[in-house]
Amino acid sequence: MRYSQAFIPTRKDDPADAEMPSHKLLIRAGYMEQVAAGIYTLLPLGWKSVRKIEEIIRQELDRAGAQEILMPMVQPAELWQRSGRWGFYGPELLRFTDRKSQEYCLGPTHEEVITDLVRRHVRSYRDMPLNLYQVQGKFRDEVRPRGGLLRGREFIMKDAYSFDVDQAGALVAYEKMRVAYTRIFERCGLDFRRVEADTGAIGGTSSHEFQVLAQTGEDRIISCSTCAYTANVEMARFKRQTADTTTATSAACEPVSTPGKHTVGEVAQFLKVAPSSLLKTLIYLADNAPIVAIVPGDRELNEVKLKGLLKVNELHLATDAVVTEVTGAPVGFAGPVGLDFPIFADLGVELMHDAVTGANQGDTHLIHVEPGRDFKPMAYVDLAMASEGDFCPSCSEKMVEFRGIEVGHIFVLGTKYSEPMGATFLDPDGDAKPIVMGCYGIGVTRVLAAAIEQNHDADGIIWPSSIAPYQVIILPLQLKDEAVVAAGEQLYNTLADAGLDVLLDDRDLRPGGKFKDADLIGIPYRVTIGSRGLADGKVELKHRRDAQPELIEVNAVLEHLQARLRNEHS
RNA sequence: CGGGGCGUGGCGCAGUCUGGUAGCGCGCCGGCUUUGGGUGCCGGAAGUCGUAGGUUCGAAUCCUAUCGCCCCGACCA
Repeated sequence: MRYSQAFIPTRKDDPADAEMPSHKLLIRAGYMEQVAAGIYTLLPLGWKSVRKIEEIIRQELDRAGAQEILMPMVQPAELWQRSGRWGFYGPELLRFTDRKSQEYCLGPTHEEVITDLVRRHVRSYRDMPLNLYQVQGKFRDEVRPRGGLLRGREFIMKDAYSFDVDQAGALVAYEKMRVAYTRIFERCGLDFRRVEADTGAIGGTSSHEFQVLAQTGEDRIISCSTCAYTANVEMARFKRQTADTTTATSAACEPVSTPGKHTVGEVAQFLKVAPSSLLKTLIYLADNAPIVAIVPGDRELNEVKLKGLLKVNELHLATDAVVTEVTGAPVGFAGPVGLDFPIFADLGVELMHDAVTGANQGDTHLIHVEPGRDFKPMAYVDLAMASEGDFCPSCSEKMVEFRGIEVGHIFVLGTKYSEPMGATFLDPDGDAKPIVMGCYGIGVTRVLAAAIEQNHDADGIIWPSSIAPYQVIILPLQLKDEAVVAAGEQLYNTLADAGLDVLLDDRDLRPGGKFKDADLIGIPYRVTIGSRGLADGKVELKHRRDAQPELIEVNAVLEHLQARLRNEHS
């Protein structure tokens, strides 16, 4: 491509309504343009990169035995009513009616359509395993779109669905996708981790996320510094340490006055005890029924864990009024002793002795509290939020924390959709059984943004070569120098003929402008042709990350480039 | 949905408090100049001040309503 003919509207200033680096750079560098909140047009550079990502995905999924299809974006309400999600999915599902007043929605995901397809054609155990995928636009009416492509309303997603005769088969399919995903993100040149994840509303038995590491990521990831254990903080387990006070007290629990001391910090300081010897008592409404959750005073409660444990649809912290009603005391003085509601205590609570907690009475706490003696939880369960420095649940070494951007998520779904939608098959004994499904997503446009979050500097984007819109940009600096122009043209043809994606900056611009644009749009390799060097038959080759260019023979550029590109992949 | 902020030539902003008929930088067009990191100078085109209504002799500016966008939170594959 000749730059003079390319549509690459770069800007000098950051756009006013972008905050995240990828959002700013995608717009500044002319990759995309906003159309509405969370809705963007991909310009030639952006679309070219997206297609490269898609192509890597297609190659790896095909290699893993999956087959590509294309489902519609518009889906009839009927399918969603049959799966039960029409009533459940909420306002994120954009619904509308056609001229005949039939109800439809824009597909945020395609379990319904594909299950309906498969139930009609997959009738025998002989038809499986089967894995179908598509790369397609999705629409989710996000509560709050943000960060450009990181959380858009309309976005491109690859979604794959596997169909197997039993759980064991589904796990084989899952494993194949795990391998394929690893290859995909490696080929995209990304630094990522596969993490244990919450299955959330989708449900299922296994779930892993693929997280691109970036400081700007929304997700927190806890990872063992020694072994392979890595999990989203929503799920992360950790090994409890024995509490400081390891010996039980024989003293009966006893109320003490703690006027105006509401928080763990205030009470601990006032009574001169460590926060870790307090019982943090929280009142939640689980599907509108009050329950009591307890974690050690130095811990945060992990609501995702609690919600998963209770298997409820709605879970939220009780309002002050409800707390007062349940405990008979103002907020800040709740404790489990004497409370007649279901109590769930964190595993760490079981190790605590001689603890301090609220007395369910204003301005009063209890000391000498013994879990198990003074109150009996329904269960000791994993409720606490893990954090950096905690010990690994599998090898006991210290764990560290990262931030990540979720670019892929793989699930074993089980029969959640096949059962209600009647997707069954006949096994060898002639018995009808529900198909066991898995689903596997990759946020394609999110990968684009995540790659930038991970790879940029003050001057612009720094693409991994495999997903860059162009692998190399040629800058002939002096257009008045015929030798420079001719060398540029010749090199352009040579590189293009060798199958490289080349951009030739043939614009009549001063060198500064060309350098700035080249850095901004982030093409990984740059060949600079200047009058002075060319007099000696030399041009400059520089990777976007290199501090200094390498001076090489004009005729050797292709060879050098190919060598460097090859090295990236090893 | 709660809280906060912003809508003024293509882009980034000032002007709004204290009403008097719109300005700066970048970009764009023409000319000269310059030519290895966004050159300098001269000239020029371009704005229903988000929209609607109201107050006023007069509204970008004050009042009311409304739409849009961004950020924080809640929520979320």
